[in-house]
Amino acid sequence: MGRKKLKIWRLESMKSRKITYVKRKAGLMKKAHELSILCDVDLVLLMFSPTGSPTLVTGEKNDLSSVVQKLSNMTLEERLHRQAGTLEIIKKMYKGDNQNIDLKIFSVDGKCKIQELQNQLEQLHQKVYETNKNLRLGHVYDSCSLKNDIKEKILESEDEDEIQKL
Amino acid sequence: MGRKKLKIWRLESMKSRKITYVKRKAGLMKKAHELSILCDVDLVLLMFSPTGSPTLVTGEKNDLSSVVQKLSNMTLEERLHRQAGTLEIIKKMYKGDNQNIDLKIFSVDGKCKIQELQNQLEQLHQKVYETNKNLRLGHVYDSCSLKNDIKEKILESEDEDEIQKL
DNA sequence: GCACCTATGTATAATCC
DNA sequence: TGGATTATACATAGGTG
Repeated sequence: MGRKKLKIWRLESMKSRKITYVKRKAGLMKKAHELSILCDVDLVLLMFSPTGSPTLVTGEKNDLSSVVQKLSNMTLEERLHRQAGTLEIIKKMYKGDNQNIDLKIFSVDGKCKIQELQNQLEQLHQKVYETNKNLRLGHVYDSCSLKNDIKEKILESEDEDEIQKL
Repeated sequence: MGRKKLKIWRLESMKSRKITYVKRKAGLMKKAHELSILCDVDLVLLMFSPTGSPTLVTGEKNDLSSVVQKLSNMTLEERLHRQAGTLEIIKKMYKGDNQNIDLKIFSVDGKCKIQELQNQLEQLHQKVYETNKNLRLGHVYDSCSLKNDIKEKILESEDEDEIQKL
């Protein structure tokens, strides 16, 4: 998107990196947030600006602690331990995109082993569902404006060279 | 994007959530990955599918030795594994503790009523604003979750030096 | 640096297969 | 069911003040 297509590779100047970071970070935050709501899932996005300022975005269901805790409970290490990717795999993932992608990708996308977690999530989903239902019944619920409100605050609370407290 | 504009709110059917999740997750992962490369920054994206399957994406700085990267990752892993209070742990792990880091979790309780939610956001925003000037972190990660159909191929490339342990 | 603008490149909701 | 296609909505690179 944009006047020109960018090669996905470290931008040379720090200035460019900063500018791009601010723009893309906003978009990424927005999308992460949308995904968590649309699909009703837990999500955590943590990133550091070129100058080191951290930014954290979490879904509305659970905070970072909870999500991390969940991951821990899944014996993450065991499953991640053996997974790794190469350039080839990345290219496949990006489909026909021959850009200069030279990062390794490695994933953790498996099914939850722990039954306990499954149940826990199931309960959470149910809980949220019921709550949302009530919210809707009590109307006053305007998904759009609500969303914009949230987004606005998110975008508003960052940028510059400031650090974000999450 | 798409034929129609979607309201950003929990999709009613599980089927829709699953489909949307798969699509958007891919896009989110790609963008998170690109951001980490373009701006040469560290980032972590963790999400759970509607059924509970976890996906982790982290960026990795090419210039750093794989050893350092692994150490970082391992450190992160260890840290995340044992604590779930706040970002206190994570922040320490990232770049010295001599930094005046004070991360807080930014989350919205989906169970709140709209007004409460907005108030909560207001307060959070205020806190963010007030604390926004003391953080200074940096690091890089990289990884992506891949489709299951490619997963096996990943496992086969285990012998490469870019394997990362989390 | 920051906010805004707009030409373009992307992501993705529906749909089709 | 899951992948591929298409029409659109969105995100954003480069430029301006």
